[in-house]
Amino acid sequence: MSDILRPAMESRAWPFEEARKILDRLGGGGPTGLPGKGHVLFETGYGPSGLPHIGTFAEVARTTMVRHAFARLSAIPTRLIAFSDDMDGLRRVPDNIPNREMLAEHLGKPLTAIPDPFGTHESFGHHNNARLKGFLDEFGFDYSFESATECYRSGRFDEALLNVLRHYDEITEVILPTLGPERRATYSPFLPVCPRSGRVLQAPVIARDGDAGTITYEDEDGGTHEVPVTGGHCKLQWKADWAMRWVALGVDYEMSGKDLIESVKLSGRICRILGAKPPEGFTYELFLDENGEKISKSRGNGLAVEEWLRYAPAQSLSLFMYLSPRKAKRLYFDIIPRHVDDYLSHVAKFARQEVPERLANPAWHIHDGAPPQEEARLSFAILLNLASVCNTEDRAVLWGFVSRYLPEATPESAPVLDSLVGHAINYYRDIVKPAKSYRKANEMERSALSDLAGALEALPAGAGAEDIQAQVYEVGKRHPFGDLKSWFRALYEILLGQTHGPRMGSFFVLYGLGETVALIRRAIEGEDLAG
RNA sequence: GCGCCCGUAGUUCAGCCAGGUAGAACAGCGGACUCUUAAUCCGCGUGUCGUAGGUUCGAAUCCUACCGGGCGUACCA
Repeated sequence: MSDILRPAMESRAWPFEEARKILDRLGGGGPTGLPGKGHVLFETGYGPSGLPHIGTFAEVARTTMVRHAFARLSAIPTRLIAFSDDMDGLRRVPDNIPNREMLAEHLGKPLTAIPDPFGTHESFGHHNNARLKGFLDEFGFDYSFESATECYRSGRFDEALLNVLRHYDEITEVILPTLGPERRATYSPFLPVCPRSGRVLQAPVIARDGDAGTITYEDEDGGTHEVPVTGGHCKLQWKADWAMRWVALGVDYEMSGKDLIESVKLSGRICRILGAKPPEGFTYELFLDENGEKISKSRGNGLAVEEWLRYAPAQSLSLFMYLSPRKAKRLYFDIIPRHVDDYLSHVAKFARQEVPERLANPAWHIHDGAPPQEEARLSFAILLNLASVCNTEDRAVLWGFVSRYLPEATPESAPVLDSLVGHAINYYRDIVKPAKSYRKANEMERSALSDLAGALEALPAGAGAEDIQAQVYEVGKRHPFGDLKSWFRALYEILLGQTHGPRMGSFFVLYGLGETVALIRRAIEGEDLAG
C-alpha cells in the first residue's frame, strides 16, 4: 500500500479528493484518527416513494468509489449503510401497482404497517426493501441494509430521540423560518404514530416532558394524547430525522443530489445542535434527458437502468456515473455505445499506465483498482454495426463473423466480448430490426433469385463460402442487372430489408444453405419476410 | 431576487482547478482493396472556445459584467 499512498494523497480524481475530506475530518479523533465506533461510516438513503432507479444506482456506485479510494488512504475499516425510510407515511398511491384501492385505505400509515399489494412480503415496506436489496445485489455492491422501522422500534434511536426532545426549541427555531404559514402552525420535529389509526400524524404538539421522554399532541378530534418519543411511537419529520440518524448511527459521509442542498444545510445545523459534527457531504448534479430537461420518475423521461443494461454492460453505466458527477449530464439512449467503447479503452489503457495515471483512470474506480485483463479488441460500435449488417438474432451467427475477424477468440475465452455480442443482438432486435424495410422482387429479380436458389441447391453439402460467393456472382452475371453492384443491392433489399449487408458467401454459410434457399423461395413467392 | 450547473467542430463531448501553438468520437467528403459489401486501410477540420471588458509577455483556461439554456429556492421525502 505504501507505493500507492503518496499518489493517492495527490490524486485529483474526485473520489480521492472526497476520501481526503474524510481523512481531514478524522484528524482530531485521537492519535490514530480512529473514530470511537471503530470504523468510518458511509450512508446512502432511499425514499419510500418507489422502486430502485438509476439515481439509486448512481448514489451507491459513487459512494462506493469514494469508499474504495478511502481504503487506499487509511487502514481504518469502512462500512456502507443502505438506509430505507420505510417508516415514512404513505403519501399517495403509486401508479403501476396492484390493489391500489387497498393501498388507498392505508394512506398515512408507515410503509411497514401496510399490507403488501403484491402479496409477497410482510408489508409494502418490506416488499420495497426486498426490491432495493435485490437491485443492489445484482451489481454486487457491498453494503449493510438498515430499516428505519427497525431502528425506531428496537430502541436504537432512543437516545438520539431524547436528545432531540431536549433541544426541541432550538431545532424548531431552525426549521420554522423555512416553512410556509400553514405548515408553521402545526410544525413539530416529532410526528406521533396514532395508536388508534396507526397513521403518522402531523399534529400540533401542545406539551412535552423531557424527563419522561414524552410529547402530548392534539388529534383531529380535539382529543389529547401523550406518547413516548422513543420506541417507534413517534417518527421524526424529514430534516430532523436525517440529522438524528447521522448522530445515532455516526455517519461520516453521505452524498446527495443538489435538490437537497437546503435540506443538507438545515439537517447539518440540527446535527450540530445535537452535539455532533455533520457528515462530509458531496452534492451531485441531476440527470437531464435528451432535451436537457430534468429526469423525473413521474414523467418517465430519461432512461431506466434496465434499458441501459439491456444494451450494455453495467461497467459502462458505472463509467457514466464516475464522469463529472457535479455536472448536469444528459442521460439517454444514444450515449450508451459511446460509454461502452470509452470504458473498453480505459480498461485497455490501464495495463500500460503507471500508478498515478491509473488512479486517474475511471477503470480503476469502477473495479476498485483491479480492472479485468481481457481486452475486447473489437469496439462496441463495430459490433452494433455487425449485428445490423448480419441480420441475425443468433449469437452463434454473430460469433461466426467475429471469429473471422479474431480467429482465436471464442465465447469461452473472451467473456467480455461475448457479453458485448449479447448486448449487440438485443440492440439489433429492438432498434435495427423494427426499422427494416423489405421490398418485393420484380419480375427480372424473381427470375434471378430462382436461378440462384437452383444453383445453391446444386452445390455439394459442404460447399465453402468462396464457392457460394462464386455462384452468387455467376448468377448475377447471367441476368440483366447492368452491374453486379445492383444485383447485390437487390439481394440485401429483398432478403435482408436493408441496403447494405455482409459478404453473401460467408453469410449464407453461417445462415445455413438450406435456410438460405428457403428464404429465397419465400421471397420469390412474394411473402413478407419481415417476421 | 438569491444560489448552483451548462454554453468549445455538423452532432455528442474532453480540455479549464496548477494560463503557454485548439482535441476525441461519430457524422460527412475523397481515395484504396478491381468478386459486390464494409465490419478494413489511407487522407481531409481556421471552430468569433456564448458576448464584452480586465489581469498577463501570453487567456478556452484566472477576474468582472452581461446574454442564452437548465435546475433549486412552497409542500413532501
